[in-house]
Amino acid sequence: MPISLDAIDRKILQALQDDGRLTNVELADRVGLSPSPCLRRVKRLEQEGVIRGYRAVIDRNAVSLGLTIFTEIKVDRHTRARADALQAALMAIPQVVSCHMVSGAPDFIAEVVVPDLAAYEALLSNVLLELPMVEDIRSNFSMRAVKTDSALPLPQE
Amino acid sequence: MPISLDAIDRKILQALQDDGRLTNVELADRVGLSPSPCLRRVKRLEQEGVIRGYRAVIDRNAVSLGLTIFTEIKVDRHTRARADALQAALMAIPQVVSCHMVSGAPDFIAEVVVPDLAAYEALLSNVLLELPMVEDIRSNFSMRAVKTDSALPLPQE
DNA sequence: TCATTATTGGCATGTTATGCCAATAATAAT
DNA sequence: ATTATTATTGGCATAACATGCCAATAATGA
Repeated sequence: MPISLDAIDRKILQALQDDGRLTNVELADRVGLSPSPCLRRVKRLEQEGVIRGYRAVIDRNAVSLGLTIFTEIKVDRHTRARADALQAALMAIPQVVSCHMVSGAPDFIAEVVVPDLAAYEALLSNVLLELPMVEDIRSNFSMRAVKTDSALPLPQE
Repeated sequence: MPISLDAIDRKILQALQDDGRLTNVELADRVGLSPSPCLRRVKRLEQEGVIRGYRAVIDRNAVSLGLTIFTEIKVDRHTRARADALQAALMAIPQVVSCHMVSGAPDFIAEVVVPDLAAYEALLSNVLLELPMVEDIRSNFSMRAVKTDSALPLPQE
């Protein structure tokens, strides 16, 4: 059953996407409620899992993680059925900050974050290419982050 | 000049990546400081741009954004030099939640979020394929989100 | 060793979160 | 339409928190 969200709920989500540390007083003001019902709605959204959590967004360059790679992984045809083990392996790699199983030419697309090329080479050789079901890996190096950590396009209806 | 971060700064970043709404008292406790210097450090990290902001992480399915596509865009060779206009155009599309210029076979990889296939078809036809410098577009549909919104692998040294 | 600078912890004050209750608004049944 | 029922709201009181200031401590360099 999809959770029903009214206009105020969507405003709350929008506001908290823009600034996850808004005080409840400020948030209430923005969405046109008094603090008390506003807080109840936020708690409900958290409870229901609509809000999965809160994150500080960190500048990658500032923490010496200047290299982002979109790594496309192709899986051996025979192991495609039991790709669960590969998923778990990918999920456990800290440098893989996001990963999707996709329907295109590659089977997985992973976003990998490392300090530099040497670190990526090490990860590729020692970790990614060691995964047994991997048939082929193609690396797309990010030369420029055009847009990152953007808010979701919440439907307004 | 790279901003120097000591062990406590890294602990702060780690903690705020895990929970961006930690109270300063709780954060101070976790990193082994009293609230006052802890708050000063957080403010400094915000000031210096190491912390770029705070975000609520929202469940895509809960807000009817169940379809994620990694759209690979290839640019006409002659327009590659002045790709700035394309970048700006991509950045302005709300459904594009992240986008990188890459060094591989495609020139851009965009992460697109829409409610369903019909919405993607509309975006593709009416927006993406209308961009004048685009030579080819390949769509990788996410069938399963293996890992999303993961924390950065902060170096511990 | 001493002087200088940066960083810390504690304290006081204003702000915020949070739980409770009565009042209001929305909904459903007759 | 009217009334009963339910859900949601706003206000209030209390406890926790943020924030700025100052003296004390720790780190740094001469």
